[in-house]
Amino acid sequence: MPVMAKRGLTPHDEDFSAWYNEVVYEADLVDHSPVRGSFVIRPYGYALWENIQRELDAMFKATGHENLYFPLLIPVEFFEREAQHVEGFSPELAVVTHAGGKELEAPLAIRPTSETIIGELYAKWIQSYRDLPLLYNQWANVMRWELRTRPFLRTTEFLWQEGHTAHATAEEALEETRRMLDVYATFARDFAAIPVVEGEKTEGERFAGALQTLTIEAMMRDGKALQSGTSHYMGENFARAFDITFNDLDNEQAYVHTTSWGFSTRFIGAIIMAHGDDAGLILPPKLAPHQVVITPIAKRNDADGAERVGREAARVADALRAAGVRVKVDAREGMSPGWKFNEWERKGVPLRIELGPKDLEAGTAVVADRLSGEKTSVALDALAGDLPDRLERFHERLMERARSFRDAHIDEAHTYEELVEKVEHGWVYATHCGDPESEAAIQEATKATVRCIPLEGPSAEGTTCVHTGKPSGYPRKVIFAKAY
RNA sequence: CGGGGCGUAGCGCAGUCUGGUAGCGCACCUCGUUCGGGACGAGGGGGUCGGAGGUUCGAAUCCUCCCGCCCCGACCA
Repeated sequence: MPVMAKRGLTPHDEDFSAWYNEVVYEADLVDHSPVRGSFVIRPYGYALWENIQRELDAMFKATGHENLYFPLLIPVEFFEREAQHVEGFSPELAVVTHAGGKELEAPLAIRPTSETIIGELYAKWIQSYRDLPLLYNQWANVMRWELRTRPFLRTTEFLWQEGHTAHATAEEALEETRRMLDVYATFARDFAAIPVVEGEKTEGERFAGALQTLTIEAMMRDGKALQSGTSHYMGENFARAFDITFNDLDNEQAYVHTTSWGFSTRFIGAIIMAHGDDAGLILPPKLAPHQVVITPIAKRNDADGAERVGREAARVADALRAAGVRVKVDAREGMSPGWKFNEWERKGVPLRIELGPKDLEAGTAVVADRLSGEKTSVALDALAGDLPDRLERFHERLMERARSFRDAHIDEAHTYEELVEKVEHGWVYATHCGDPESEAAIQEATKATVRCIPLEGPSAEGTTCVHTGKPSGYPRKVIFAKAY
């Protein structure tokens, strides 16, 4: 094998996971940390997360939620109070047993999620129906000791937000659960250009301690599914475990109904795998750290020319900023324009402006589109007016591309054989009886699981389970798919 | 924890079989020429060869033990 310089990425249809890893590192999103399974999120990746945070946070505030912060350490004993919860999380708890140079009397878990400690405090804060609903959210890091990790998709420590609400009635809590799922779905579509499917998890896939788990599932470009956000209705489970009670209108003691909902840095993985191509990332404009990068082009030995180009680039950048565009001027010296073009393509910048002597002469700039690869000449004076529209259309095109890809990779199976065959290529609607053992058997045989019972989709009425032949366990056909 | 592979410069690797001055590409630094799709020349810096022990005149290379990482299987936002 000849030694070759590192150019280009592994094609995504040749080896998708190699492609994913290369994109993540080549775009400077993450780096390895010295501790296995945890990753450093580098500035470009973190800027993406900050944009996600900002938009989601605004949506939470708009739906009446307030932010607060709970501590990282939780007494291990708290997890034991809710039977399902402890069973679900014990295997992945990291526990602090020593501190201050000696063994702790009671070990402390590093939070994998905060239902328990929040429940403990909610019990104290909630006395009356007047205290309800309690609508809180926190942005935090959590830790789950995973065996196999991948950047963003599964890391031992990750960043997320977890909303925790308490309500007087089941109806209200269920409404909240659904409302926040819709917030996630809307965010995914309107900001990330990812056409997610909303649905409910089957019993086996439900959050530990929840009565209902709702999910948004996104399709990756290898046809697999990625659970991209979840919203849970806990019923009275945590209220009973932590004694969260209130006096209702009739002065009767009642347990609150709680919900929780979470959205994590995993979603960055969804963006990468839903939109990226063989040249690297393609970022949705509304979340991209730089929506537009201007590359000035000039001969170095022509100081005057360089200065003119530089001045014009700065002027254009100012005009774009005034028009609300996130723009960066790449004025680095010692790199050829071609090098910069490739770099910003790899990093998924939606639109690139090339500005050189020829353009100045013509009073134009070249606008290059990351999605289509097309270059268009645009009058300098028209840029500030034109680019916001272009970014908007970029978003629409990205969404449309993702939607048609998804639709082309969803099929329906009427027999088990069909399911086995079709689930190799994408998502498959099929009738399922709901029996967890059957679900496990199908997973064993195909690696595919029930991703969700979609809130909208083909009715299962009058059909029978493709696996057991029993009547459908759900009103609609479920979606089977391999998942991350 | 089972099966497979790998640890040599920041990254990617050769050298190990057959012991004899530690190399190559990229990246980095300096200078010059370049600049509209990954520029070129010249010069330069950078290494406890994963660790410990052993064999030997001499170990990246042979032997023993240890450590770490990656891939494949059982858990997961």
